[in-house]
Amino acid sequence: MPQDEILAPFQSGRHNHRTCVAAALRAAKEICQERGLRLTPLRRRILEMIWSGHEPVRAYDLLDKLREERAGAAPPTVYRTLDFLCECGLVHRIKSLNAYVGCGDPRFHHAGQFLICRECRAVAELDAPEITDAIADKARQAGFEVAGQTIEIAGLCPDCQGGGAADGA
Amino acid sequence: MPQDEILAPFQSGRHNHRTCVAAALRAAKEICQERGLRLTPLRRRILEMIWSGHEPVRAYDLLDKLREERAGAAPPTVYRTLDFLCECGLVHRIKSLNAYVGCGDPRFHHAGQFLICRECRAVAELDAPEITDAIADKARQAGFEVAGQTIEIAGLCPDCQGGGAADGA
DNA sequence: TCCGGAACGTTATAACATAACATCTACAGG
DNA sequence: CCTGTAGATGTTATGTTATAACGTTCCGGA
Repeated sequence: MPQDEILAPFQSGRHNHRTCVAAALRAAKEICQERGLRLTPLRRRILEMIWSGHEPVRAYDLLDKLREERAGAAPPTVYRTLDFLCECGLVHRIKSLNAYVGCGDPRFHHAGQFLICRECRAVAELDAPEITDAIADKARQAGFEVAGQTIEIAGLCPDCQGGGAADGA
Repeated sequence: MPQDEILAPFQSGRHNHRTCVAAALRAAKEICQERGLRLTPLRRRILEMIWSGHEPVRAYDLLDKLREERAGAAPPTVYRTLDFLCECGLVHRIKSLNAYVGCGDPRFHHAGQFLICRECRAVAELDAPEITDAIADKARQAGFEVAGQTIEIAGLCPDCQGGGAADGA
């Protein structure tokens, strides 16, 4: 099936997650090398924390975790690092949640299109031309020049459908 | 013109704005009557403030204005009123800006799709089936059950294109 | 009249984010 | 090896957005 525009699908609960983290760190290292950016221990560590799951992580949660390792760490440390990672494309910000997720395909610049599960908070990332095009089309009709999209779809991921879907948060 | 899915187009600088405000208040009154909800003076006033322009208004700006009339007004007053207005569909929240705009067509439930000018901050509201469908389609491919959309497109409105477009808001 | 619920007031604090400036560190050029 | 410097990080303070929790008022129906 032609789903190459699903950059990061929903993961089954049993996938080998260490692989995800390792791949993300490897990609980060390569991208920074190519672009002459510095993947410092702090940046690496924050990226690793973000990739510790496939759900969005909030800045102050990262701060709490970071403080276990660096007592006295303050918000700017986290926000600066997040800014860096977002600018590199290694991480995306989910505005509707004030939270951050690892990018499924950091090598290509792409519009952020996200499916966000209300139940388990898992996130899948899309880059579907159909959506982008439909938007571009309507924008043109309104005489609007598009510069950036925020597309965040809330709902239920495959694992959380059907069943009573009990767990809250 | 086949643009009925543009619920609230960009307004020229010279449109008769009193008409917009009056129409919004009239619609609000009707909707509340129909549904047995109370359009209190506070709610009416906040709605009026939101409609004072076609750009998103932030909660604390509303609070400041409100305090000119009700000294000592506090955040919950504003947020409660905004919640009410959003639930009625009279107002939409623009998540990417943490701000609120009047709904162009409060009688119908619709997905929120917004074009937001980075320059003058004007907002146009869409409800384009093409976009909704494209999203539904891709979501289905990913096995995702859609419950709500956040679609916020940033860019330049017709009035702000072309020129040097200097102002950095 | 009195009860109940919705609206609003009030106090306090939680959650999210950045400004401004100090210090450290790696590293290129002398 | 030294040193200047730019980028990274530390530190302090504060700005911005939002809600919890509880008290008071007001209005309509029994």
